[in-house]
Amino acid sequence: MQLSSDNMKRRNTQFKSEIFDLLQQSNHALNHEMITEALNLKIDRTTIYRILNSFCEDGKVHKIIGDDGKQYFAYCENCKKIKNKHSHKHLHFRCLSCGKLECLKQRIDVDLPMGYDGKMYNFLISGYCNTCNAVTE
Amino acid sequence: MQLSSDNMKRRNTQFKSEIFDLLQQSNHALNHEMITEALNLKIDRTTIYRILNSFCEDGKVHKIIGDDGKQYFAYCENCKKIKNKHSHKHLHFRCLSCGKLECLKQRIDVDLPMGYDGKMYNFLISGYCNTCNAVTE
DNA sequence: CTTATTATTGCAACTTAGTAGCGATAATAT
DNA sequence: ATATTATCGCTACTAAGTTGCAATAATAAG
Repeated sequence: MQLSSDNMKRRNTQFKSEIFDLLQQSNHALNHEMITEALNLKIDRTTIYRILNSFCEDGKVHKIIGDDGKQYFAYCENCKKIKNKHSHKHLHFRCLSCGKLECLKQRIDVDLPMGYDGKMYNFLISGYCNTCNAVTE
Repeated sequence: MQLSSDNMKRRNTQFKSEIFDLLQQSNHALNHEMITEALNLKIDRTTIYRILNSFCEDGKVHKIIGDDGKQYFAYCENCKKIKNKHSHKHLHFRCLSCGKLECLKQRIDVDLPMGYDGKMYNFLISGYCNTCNAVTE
């Protein structure tokens, strides 16, 4: 039982704070690869995933699945304000050119059919972001 | 150049029609694994992906990335009506219990910030569908 | 109908993402 | 200072999806 179990006490480590700081400073979501590149520490892949997932469990960060199938993680200032835990009922945008995945402000009002119980929300648009779009024109 | 190139002429084959029929008859999206199980033919993984991607290119089917990171493909009657090509600006729902991924009717009005150019849309909620939800209660 | 063209298929090999087990290390509590 | 146990790195694994290439088969041309 390494991963979660709510009664597990978290410990502060260098890697955790480095990763958390990075996410907090970024204005966009990062995947495992981006994190490895950004921090030029030698951290194992598994360690990164474990740390990121623990952040998710603690509600400090949220996970978005990109339309590239990869897991992205975002601190996301906006939704932090709404509640203590993260809310994901807003749009995300992934740029096909620079790869940046960011949280947009637009919230989505969900109206599920009778009997449906929504648990997780993943609203993603991909295309070209304002900076990349400007360059091509 | 096997995959796409718009000037490639499609040929009718057993596998293509079997897969297309299956998608059309299903009221939900299927991934590679589900298709392999449903048709008990011996079709290679690569063949299935190639066929599915060709359907996507031809606009006969659309692709949704599940929050499990897998590619799902749906015929989706609803969006067929709107245009000749598929539109993806509607909600999808994936059941965490039975695994079914279906298109919902609710459309999403997207209002991207200035300078953003949206190309692909992936709106997915996961949770418990009406049938699975009914069972647990 | 026969032949030529080339889309399609299967196979093998590969890449990449993410996970699981386990022993070693190190953060916290006592 | 010591015990507890969360964390880390390593190895190995699974699963998804892709690519190259040779063999097969659907269509077009004669």
